[in-house]
Amino acid sequence: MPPDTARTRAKLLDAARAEFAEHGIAGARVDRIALRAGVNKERIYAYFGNKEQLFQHVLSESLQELTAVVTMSSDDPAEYVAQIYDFYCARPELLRLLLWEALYYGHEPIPDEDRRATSYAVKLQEFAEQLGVQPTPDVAQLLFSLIGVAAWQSTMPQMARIILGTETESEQAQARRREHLVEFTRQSIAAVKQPQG
Amino acid sequence: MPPDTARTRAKLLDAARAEFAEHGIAGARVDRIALRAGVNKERIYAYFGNKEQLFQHVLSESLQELTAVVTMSSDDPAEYVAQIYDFYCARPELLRLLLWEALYYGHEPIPDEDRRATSYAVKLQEFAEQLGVQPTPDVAQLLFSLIGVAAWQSTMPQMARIILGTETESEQAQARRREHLVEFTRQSIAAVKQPQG
DNA sequence: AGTCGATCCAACCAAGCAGTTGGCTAGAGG
DNA sequence: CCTCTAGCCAACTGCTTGGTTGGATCGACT
Repeated sequence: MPPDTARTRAKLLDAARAEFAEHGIAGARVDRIALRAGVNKERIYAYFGNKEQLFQHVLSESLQELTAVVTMSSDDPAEYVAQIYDFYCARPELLRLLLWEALYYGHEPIPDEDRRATSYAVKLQEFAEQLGVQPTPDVAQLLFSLIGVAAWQSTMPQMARIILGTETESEQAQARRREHLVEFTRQSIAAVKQPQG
Repeated sequence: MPPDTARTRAKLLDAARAEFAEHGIAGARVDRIALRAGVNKERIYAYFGNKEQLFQHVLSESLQELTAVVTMSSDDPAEYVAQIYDFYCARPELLRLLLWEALYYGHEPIPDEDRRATSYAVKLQEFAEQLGVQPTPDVAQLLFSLIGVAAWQSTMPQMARIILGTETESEQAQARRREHLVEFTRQSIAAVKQPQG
């Protein structure tokens, strides 16, 4: 295989990620992706088929990265939630991709749903283990809610700015919010851990 | 003013709301909006200027509705959060509009930011009163997080379906999730109510 | 009935868009 | 050195789209 083909693909994927994160599926412009990548537009169709399939490639690549980085390494669930928060603060594009996709597909099944299901199942399993309980629907609800809290600030930056104050991006502000999340998580976990305590 | 002008406007706004909620700003088609409304396309430009301004009209109308419906009527904060949840389950388009806007404007200031700021400030004030505390930044953080939890299921329907099980839309499933939210909220509020308790 | 002003709309326009094509280039195999 | 294949790209295509326009319609007032 001639030299640059892998490199060209990678450049396209990077450019596409930036473009899709910024403008979404409908708003993304194929020409702009090619331009950003410094590659001819036609390569996109040769490698990926069409715009939507390119989006899927970008997304699945990004999801792999996400699941790899955010792990249940520590055995503190609150720390896990804070990790998710950190990750989305550092790489908001990945969350944006997920949100564009969510809005685009709505309630219709998303491509590749199976693989994601197993990935989430694993996370749930780990989460339950950390808590020392079974992975019941209640625990799933809890995990889902906590992911929501962790991601909410990056999901709604304008609302965050308005409610939490103008400077949400300073390191100090993020540290404070992180603290809040840890405390919040500890608090909300208590009920599940000692049911009817 | 001749008879139908107000009615025509209203029909356009309704159609635009549906179209924008479904497809976002970039994905919405002006022709489709006119078609849905049964009105000529040119009226949109006469009444609202252009596509983006039309979106703003739709959004501000929807926000008014939202703030009117979701009130702090009861003096139970958990009930308030559950109300938000109910509202977004019943009218997911409104959340979708907010999300499209959030993605579209990103970190740039949104049009009409001032009015929204005061609206949120009022909600925060009410929330703090319900808790019987001052509206400190901590309370703002809590309110913001709780809004996130309440909205998360409608924000990420695919993730919800995968983690919470296939049927998230049945009345039973929604009632269960509502229960979870109430419990979750009570739990997480405790810390703020009795600080360092 | 006649004029006037505003509302409405079919047809139009130019730009922007996703996707294609036909030919050029360079490296591998003979 | 020649051929063949796969990667590459400038230029093109035809459709879609946001936005416009010129004239038809209609109610109000005289």
